[in-house]
Amino acid sequence: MNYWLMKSEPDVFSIDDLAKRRVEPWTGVRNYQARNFMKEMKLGDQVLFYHSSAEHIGVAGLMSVAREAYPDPTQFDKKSEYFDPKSTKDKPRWEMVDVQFVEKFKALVTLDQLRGEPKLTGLILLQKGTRLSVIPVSAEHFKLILKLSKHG
DNA sequence: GCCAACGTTGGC
DNA sequence: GCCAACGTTGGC
Repeated sequence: MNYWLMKSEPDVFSIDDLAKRRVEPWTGVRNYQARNFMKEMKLGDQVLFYHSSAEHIGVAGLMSVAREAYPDPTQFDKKSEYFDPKSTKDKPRWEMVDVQFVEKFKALVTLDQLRGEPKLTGLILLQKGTRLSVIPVSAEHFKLILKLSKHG
């Protein structure tokens, strides 16, 4: 079992949206490193849902991988903001996974909380200049963040 | 292959 | 809205 964290702007797609949808394809990742991490994801892997660029920033809940990586159809859709003219159906550039709702945390685990936790140094999310929207999380870090979600 | 210009992310 | 820190693009 591997652990991950994925970012989304809640104005675009939030943990509440996922709670309603139950399962959702994670479209629109257009960064090679982030794509490569998604290709490593296995069915059932646990994924922290992070709200970025919002009034309240932090980890909002938990989801799991419901389908392993396959081509992101929005890359072929000229009307989509994620359209990529250099991608072909023979050789798709971009892939995505489907994620499944697991839980919404009772309280957001805020970015300040994460930064204030000495044991979380090394978490890629907290490294300066890291803008990756899909990142791996160690089992220890994952457990600690879950604990924070329950006990503050 | 180099690198300047440009675009994007995301916290503040 | 600002801007630091990246990633990508394209001319050479």
